[in-house]
Amino acid sequence: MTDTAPARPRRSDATRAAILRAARERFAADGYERATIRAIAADARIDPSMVMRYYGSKEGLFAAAAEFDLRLPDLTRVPSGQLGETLVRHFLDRWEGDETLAALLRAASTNPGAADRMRGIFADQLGAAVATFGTDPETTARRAGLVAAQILGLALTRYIVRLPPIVAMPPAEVVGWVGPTIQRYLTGSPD
Amino acid sequence: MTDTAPARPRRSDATRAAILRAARERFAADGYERATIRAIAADARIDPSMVMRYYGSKEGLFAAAAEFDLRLPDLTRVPSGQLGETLVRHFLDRWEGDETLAALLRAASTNPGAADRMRGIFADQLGAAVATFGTDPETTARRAGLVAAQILGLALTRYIVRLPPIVAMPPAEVVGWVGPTIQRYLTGSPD
DNA sequence: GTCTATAATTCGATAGAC
DNA sequence: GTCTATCGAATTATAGAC
Repeated sequence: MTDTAPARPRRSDATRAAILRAARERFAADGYERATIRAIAADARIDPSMVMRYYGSKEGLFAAAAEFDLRLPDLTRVPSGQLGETLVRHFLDRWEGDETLAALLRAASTNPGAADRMRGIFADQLGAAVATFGTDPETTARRAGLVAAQILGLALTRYIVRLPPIVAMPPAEVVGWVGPTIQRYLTGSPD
Repeated sequence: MTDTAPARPRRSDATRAAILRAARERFAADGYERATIRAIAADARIDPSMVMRYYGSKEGLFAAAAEFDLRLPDLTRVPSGQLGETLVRHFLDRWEGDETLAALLRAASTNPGAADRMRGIFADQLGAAVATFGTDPETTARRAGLVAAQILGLALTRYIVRLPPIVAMPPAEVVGWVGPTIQRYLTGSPD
């Protein structure tokens, strides 16, 4: 009887993982168009044709490399006055600990598939988290969108465009300035 | 005696202007890498080699097409309580009335020269405007950086990534939500 | 000033040997 | 599973005729 549910890791798994790691680095550093399959394969120390074999196309490789979970905390367990502070700190950690988000943001400006993925992450994952304490769906979506706008702008200026005063700010100060903004988008009202 | 300061517009001026207009459109829609000289030339109804002749290279063309003046109002003449509201409204108008900013933002994610230009615009022009009522230079730069982060995040989600709840918001509501944020970044203090 | 022709690369993707 | 060899297409940029 042959294995129908093979627990044995295939030999190719290590290669696949190396490809994904190299792909995230290149996409994060160069964006979608300038990150070439050849360069990614060279980083992973394998042949370019292996990338095609495993992921079918450059689009397929990006789709696999750009999977991402924001790992948002359960907001119902956060004191309601500390929602903004908590979220900003979490996003800073998440952004600096995993280059996938940078790859996604760099690629999203020019690649429609990447923009789709970005919309999905911030609409679905962030939207769901905000909905846990929200009222009507329309307001919830708007609050999540405003939070996304501020967080993505912070990420763009800190990690992509690298605006000097934003890059220079220590994390605690970022939290001090941006935290209240997020807090108001989540629990406040306009004007 | 020959003209030393020729007031006569050269014949090629119309061609140059057409190229720049087409270049801004293409760079705004496709980003730096995907916008090709051939496509830009086709839009402008001229030969691709003319682009090279007039602007030397693709980089040179982008540099010429991405010149931009934020046209910020004199902030000393704005009532101090309406600074945020005024700036958000101004940025929305500026963004929707000229596609150069969208071209710049799309390109800045992958092209170092475009990122440089973006840093220049938001550090120099916005920084100078904020400095008109600021105190010490370090604080002024930080305030300008925070404003840039929120404004660029709004632009990214509204015009590039097109996050549905942000796209759906009427301008007045954007001003209502984001205006107070800008106001606090300009005149408030962290937490 | 405008265009034709083409050089010189580079890329994604495929075919097939081993 | 891995690699060699290569195709076909697209790009920026140049040389030079008219």
